[in-house]
Amino acid sequence: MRLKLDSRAPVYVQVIQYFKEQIASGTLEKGEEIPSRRELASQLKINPNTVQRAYKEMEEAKLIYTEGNMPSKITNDEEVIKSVRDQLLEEAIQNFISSVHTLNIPLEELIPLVKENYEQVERK
Amino acid sequence: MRLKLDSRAPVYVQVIQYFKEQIASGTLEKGEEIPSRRELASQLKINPNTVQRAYKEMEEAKLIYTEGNMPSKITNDEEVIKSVRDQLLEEAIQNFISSVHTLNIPLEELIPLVKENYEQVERK
DNA sequence: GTAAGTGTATGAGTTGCATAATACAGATTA
DNA sequence: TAATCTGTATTATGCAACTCATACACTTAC
Repeated sequence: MRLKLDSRAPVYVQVIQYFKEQIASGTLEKGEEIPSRRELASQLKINPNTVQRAYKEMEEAKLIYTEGNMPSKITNDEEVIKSVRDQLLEEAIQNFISSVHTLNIPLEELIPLVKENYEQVERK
Repeated sequence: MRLKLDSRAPVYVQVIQYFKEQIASGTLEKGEEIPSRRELASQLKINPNTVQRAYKEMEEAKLIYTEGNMPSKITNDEEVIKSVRDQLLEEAIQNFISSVHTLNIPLEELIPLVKENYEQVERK
């Protein structure tokens, strides 16, 4: 559970984002059990209700499900998982294109920069 | 002055971001006069103090300067302008690469997506 | 059956942001 | 010269989002 809490965004949003990424990348597999509210809160040194808020939203979005008094689990619905991945990818590209377009960076300059930076991340 | 205030970020931060983009893209040229605090506040229907906060930070960052009792102007320092552009570009790329890397999207898939979306934005 | 673990619900506190109301100095304009 | 623009500064207030404290119901394990 590697989650840095540093952004300006609300903690519960960061928690949701983290799980979305883990689900989309397959790091968290379908049906897999996730930490209980109190457990995760303890790990992150935040309030259990903050985790609860994140989990509640994820449950409403069908990302996780809860049976009885057991820790929640990742959804088994492959459609949901796929759509999370698609959504995150779409979002990343939209943000990126919109930013560089505002800056008037031509495509010819962009591609090499993307390749360069991607490979740089790969290496480490 | 096209500025949509819809993000979750504080208004004064959005104002700063907007001016950075305008400066970096060259839409606002060096030495160019910008709206007075009260004028911009009126246009955006926000409080003059909120604009003042944004302008003050921009002035401290040397993005704008103020002489006497005249509306502030965009910096004439090309170095500053270049570094704003570099900073925004760097930021965009870092965010993007970091996002897609988390999702395990291979570079071969990425490039076509970038091209496709870039050209799509171009066309409209 | 008691303790410790689940999820859940409610209401109170904190805090950052935006607003508001003024005030003052200096320059320009009518 | 008086009105009206500039920028700047201070203090108070409102407010909404976020976080926290606490309590309750249920299940499982010892």
